[in-house]
Order: sequence, then structure tokens, then C-alpha cells
Amino acid sequence: MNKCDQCIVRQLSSLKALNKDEVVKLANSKTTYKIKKGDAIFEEGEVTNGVFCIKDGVGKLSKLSANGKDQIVKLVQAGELLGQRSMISNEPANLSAKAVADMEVCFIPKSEILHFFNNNNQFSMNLMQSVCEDLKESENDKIALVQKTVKQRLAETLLHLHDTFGENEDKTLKVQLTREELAGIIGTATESCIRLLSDFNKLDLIELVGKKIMLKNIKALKKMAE
Amino acid sequence: MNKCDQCIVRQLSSLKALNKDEVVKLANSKTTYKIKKGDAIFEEGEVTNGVFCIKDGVGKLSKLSANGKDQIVKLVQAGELLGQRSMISNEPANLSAKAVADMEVCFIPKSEILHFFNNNNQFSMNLMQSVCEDLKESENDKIALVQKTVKQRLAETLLHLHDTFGENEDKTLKVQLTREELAGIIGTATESCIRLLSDFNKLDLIELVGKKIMLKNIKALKKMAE
DNA sequence: AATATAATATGATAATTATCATAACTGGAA
DNA sequence: TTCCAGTTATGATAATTATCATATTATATT
Repeated sequence: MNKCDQCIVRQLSSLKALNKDEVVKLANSKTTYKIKKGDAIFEEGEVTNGVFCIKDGVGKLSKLSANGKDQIVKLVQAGELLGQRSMISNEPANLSAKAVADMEVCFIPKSEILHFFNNNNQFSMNLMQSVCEDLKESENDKIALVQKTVKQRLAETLLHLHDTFGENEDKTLKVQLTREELAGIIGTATESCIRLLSDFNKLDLIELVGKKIMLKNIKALKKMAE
Repeated sequence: MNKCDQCIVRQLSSLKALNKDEVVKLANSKTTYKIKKGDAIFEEGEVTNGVFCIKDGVGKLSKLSANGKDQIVKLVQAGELLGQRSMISNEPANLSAKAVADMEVCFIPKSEILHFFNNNNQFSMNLMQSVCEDLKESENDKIALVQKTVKQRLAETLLHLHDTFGENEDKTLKVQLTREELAGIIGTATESCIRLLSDFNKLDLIELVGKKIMLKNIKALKKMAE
């Protein structure tokens, strides 16, 4: 009985195309790590030489700007692979990957992935599609950044977080981001983000439960985001 | 003697990995089109069922917003492939492709590309790397949109156009974009773009030769863009 | 060449968003 | 508990950018 076989990453990512033998090979070459909230999996400019499977937790891909702000490019969750792009491009990481919630990840060496890529057409197609999906999302984000106001982007992002990560028993968003991180996703100043959350609260679109956020009027948020 | 063999796209794109037999197959399945400046190669939402090789000219990938503005995601030139992403993702095009200068393109059916993808590891790796390159660029653009001012983005874009497309004998930029298109690339209002070009002109960073633009102080533009 | 149409230019103003300042709250460490 | 550091909150103001109005210039069409 090998551990990769039942792993959520095996079920959700490109790795689902691997056959029994390949999964065994995978299990033998992987290394498992635990990453504490706030810690980095890899930093911008580092050569990673492989990909990371996210078994548990939530991570963010971000880039630090000259003025010290951290622009978040993407949030990643259990089941996803990390570091595919720089591995394929043979380049140092363009972004840093840090844990937003405690994470458990496995590292798979590049040689292993390339072997699968060259010998398993379904795997290479899956990997390709996953990068294409990222590209589409990135392009759409880019367009939203230009064509939408900060208010619209906040509404959109709250809905997206709700869709992607779900809610706790108390109906608050499951991913717990700081206001600064949220601002980093929508691309605005932390104060602006806080201010708009206050506004949304007053308009009964959301409710602020301490630092947590509960979506109260999803319909109105959708209308605002469109 | 077959025509694809000497084609610039064959030399520059993922297609460089194809062997003689594959190029013959390619030549037999392709269709050639001429696209007039301003006309579309494909529109957002269309199912393309293949990729387009750009033999000559310049194109733009863009998305129309609700308020009627055309946000340009990427410019493409001779030697590049178009429509890879939606073909791989099995989705209608996310963006429209239109000619910025008269173009000559060849259409390669999806079945052909998939056959190469599954049978030629170097080709699939090249294709993958090309999508990864697009992803990296898109992510960096996204960050620039948030972290840089319109002025910085204009400087950056002018330099990028200069690098990528070169200059005419009179030193003006070779790609001739309207101010509206330029605004669509940097993500701002046309008037703002025009105003800043005026400012740059007064500061002797550029010179406006009718509708054409000549970069006069590249060093200063670089400093401004940083 | 004359006219129409579109592109470029510039001014005035409004809206959006960032920045700086400071206060209130929160969660953890001693 | 009490204090401290970090986060959240809000006000005041400045900077950036969009919008609307209107010239001016270029390009195309008859």
C-alpha cells in the first residue's frame, strides 16, 4: 500500500493520469514537508528543480514590490501543484510561495515529472491544460484590474474566495486572510480595502465577525462585481 | 520542396521541433489566409479548432469591456502561434485576435497539432514552454498594473514595443498603434495616454512625428519605468 | 479640392484611490 | 492580569486618473 495513491493531489491534479507503476515511482522519489503559516515554500528567484504537491492547507503566490507591498498573484489549495511553470521554463521562480494556513506539501523532483511528461501523453496533456487554465485566469485578472473599480474587485474576490474555499460553520469565509493579504489580491492599499469592507458591512452585504468575514448578500455582491 | 519548411513560424515557434515528415503533413493540412488591418482572425467566444501561424504582420489579443473599451492582452508578431490556449483547454476563445497591421496567417487544424503533441516530445515541451512564457508575462503584467503608475507603464510599454518590433529608418517605432490601442495595452483612458505622450514629448523623452513615436532618451525612459 | 470622418490634442472638472495620521481593538507573551 | 505588538478602523488630505467638452489635425471619400 503506497501513500501517493490515495492522496488528494493524485486525485485532483495532473497526477491523476499516472498509472500504478508511475505512482510507485512517485512515492519513492517524493519528500514531505510541513510549512507553518507565514513561512515560505520557495522564494522569488530560487531554483526549485521540481514541483510541490499541496496535500493540505492554503498558500499564496506573490511578488514583493519596491514599496514593500506584496502583490498576490494566486491562492493555491490542497490538490494543486506548485512550481510547474518555472520547472518547465527552466527558470528560477518568478514568484514566492508562502503558507496562508499551515500546509503539508510533497516535493517531486524535476527528473520525475519530466519522465512522466515524456512517457505519459495524458499526463502531459493534463499538465498543459493546467498551465493553460492558469494563463486564462491570469489574463482575465489582468483585464479585471483595468476595467473594474477597487469596489468591484473586492466584491468579486470575496465571491471567489467563498466559491473556492467555502465557509465555516458560522458562515464566515474559510480562508482567513489578513486585510493586507486581501488588499494584495485585489491590488489596492490596505486602508482602502478596510474602508470598503466597512462600507460593505454598513450596506449589509457582508458582516465582519472580528477579523472574519461573512457574506450576507451574495446576489447583491454579484451584481456589484459584474 | 514544401512551403512550411522555410517558413519563419517553423523556425521560431514550437513547430521547430517537427521533423521532415511532420512538416510535410503540416503543409498538406494547413490553409493560408490574408487578414487586413483591423479585421479579426477570430473573435472572443468563437471555437477555433486549431491554431494560427503568423507568417507576417502584427496582431493583438484583446477583450472588449462593458464600457466599450478594448483591453489589449498581448501583441503577437510573425513567427508566433495564436490560439494555442483555447485549443488545448478545449474552450471557445477567451480573447479576440485582430490585425494591427496586414497579416498573413496559416491555420493548422487541431487534430494535426494534437498528433504532434502526442508523438513528438520535443514539440510538446516547446508548446508547453511557450504557454509558460505567456503565463509568466501575464503575471508580471498583472503585477505592473497594480504596482506601477500609468506613466511608468507607458514608459515600459514604449520600451517594450521598441525592443520587440524595432524601429523604422526614421527611428520611429515600427509597430504603428493608435493612441487608443496604446492606451488599451497600458490599461488607461485614451486621453490620459495622449496627455502623457505630450508630457514625454515636452520632456524630450520621445518625439511625436505625426502619429508615429520616436524614442529619444531610452535611458531616461528606463529609469522612469523601473 | 472639398467635405466628412476619424484621430489626436488639451483644458476643466470630478471621481477614485493612495497616503499619512491616529485611534481602537485583539491576541498572545511575560 | 497587564502590557505589547500587530492588526483593524477611520479621518483628513493629496495624488492620480477618468470623464466630458471642445479644438485641432490628419485621413479618407466623393
